[in-house]
Amino acid sequence: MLQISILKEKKEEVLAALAKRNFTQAQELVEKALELDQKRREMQHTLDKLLAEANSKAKQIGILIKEGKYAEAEELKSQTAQLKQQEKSLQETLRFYETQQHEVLVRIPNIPHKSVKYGKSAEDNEIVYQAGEIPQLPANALPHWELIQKLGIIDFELGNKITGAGFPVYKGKGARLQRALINFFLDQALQAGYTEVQPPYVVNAASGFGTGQLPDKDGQMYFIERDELYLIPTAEVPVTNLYRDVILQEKDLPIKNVSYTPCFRREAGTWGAEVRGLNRLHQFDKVEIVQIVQPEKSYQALEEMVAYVKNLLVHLALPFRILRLCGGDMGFTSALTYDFEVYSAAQKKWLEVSSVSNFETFQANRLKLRYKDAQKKSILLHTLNGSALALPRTLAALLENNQDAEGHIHLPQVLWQYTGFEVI
RNA sequence: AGAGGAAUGGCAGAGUGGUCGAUUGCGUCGGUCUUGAAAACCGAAGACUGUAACAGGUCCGGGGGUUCGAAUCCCUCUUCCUCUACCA
Repeated sequence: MLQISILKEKKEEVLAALAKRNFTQAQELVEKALELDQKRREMQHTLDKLLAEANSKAKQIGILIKEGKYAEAEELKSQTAQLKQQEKSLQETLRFYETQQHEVLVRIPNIPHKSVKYGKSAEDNEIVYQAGEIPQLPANALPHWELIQKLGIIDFELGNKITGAGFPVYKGKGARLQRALINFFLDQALQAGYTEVQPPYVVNAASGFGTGQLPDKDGQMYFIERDELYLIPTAEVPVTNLYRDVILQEKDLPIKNVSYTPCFRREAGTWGAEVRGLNRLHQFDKVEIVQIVQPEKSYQALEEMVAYVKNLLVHLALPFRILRLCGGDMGFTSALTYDFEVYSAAQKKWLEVSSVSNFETFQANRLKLRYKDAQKKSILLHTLNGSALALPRTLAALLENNQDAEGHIHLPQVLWQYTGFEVI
């Protein structure tokens, strides 16, 4: 959620930046928010004056009673009746404007960073980096969904039976490989100065709102009606919300957390023929890094996170590229996002395995996440996060790219100490 | 799940209807003293909102109510503690 003060101070700049998102309602919503803010403030002012009067009258009555001047006290009391009436109706009107304004504000997406280009869809994203060799596969190479079946390491049929589509079962070396990757990712993050966190896998609505999944992406999360809880779509939600309603000290910063969690996504409407095997699942594992930093340091932190993810992929010897998302493809809450894609050589496709974003104050404003600066002023912090990495697609690329003519998988050396085996 | 108790500023802990946004202690910050530190002494300091700056307004777990006036009384929800039951 944007701060109303930014809209007031830099309306034209905000509108120009929002245009890069191809967000057509920007003008209308911003105008509406400002108009409602004006009304809200007027109402607040009137109400405050009224309350001030009522407060001082009540105080006087107290004094009069103490002095034994009951008649005068009664006289004053009778005057307060209509004040109360007015207070009630002003209170209601004020609340009305507040909710209206809030409803408008939450519909305005974050302001794209200056480096973000205008674009309508994923096709307009810019490739800013590419590395790694695209492997020459044997002539009889198979896509991962056939490999896993042959090797018996991931079972979609079983998952189908016990749960449903998009919930595979990892077995034997498949399960061990996945666990090895998770441990590898966590160890790398620890070395890079991140603190590990194990959060709950279900969150309340306030948390969903704090990071921006609600109200925007309500239908994308699994919801447990009975307890009014949401299954997390990413560790970003519980981990960032650890710092909701928190005022940090400068010495606590930067916060660097890493968290491994399963992620649950309904993926309503995105299922199609294109999506096979591990490419898109309802439940998948992910290691996520989260940083909370001072505003002036957030883009430096973003670069650091990008460099960190890059390094993971280099270690895994996977060919990858980095995209800077265009305005139209960027998430609602993000100011700048880099996507990492690995090349999955048998299906000849680039698969997104990481998305690293700076949200600036967009989440912090909702979260009321601040720190005290040297002057003891409360300043909204910047939040960032990135996948490091999402497991299934990394797995898909590892399997496809490292297969030999006999259908065996030769794992990169960096994983051997974690898997306990080199070949599947 | 049942019975009882509790929720106050960074922490501890007073306050049971009227100048209480809140006594006090610890902790924190600044000063005096000291070569420096500790101790002692003096002083400062909640959050949000608002104003050009004052002023003003809101906040004692959340929400609602009684009253001219609520941290204090009533209702309700949540959380925590103790005992009982259950359980990994």
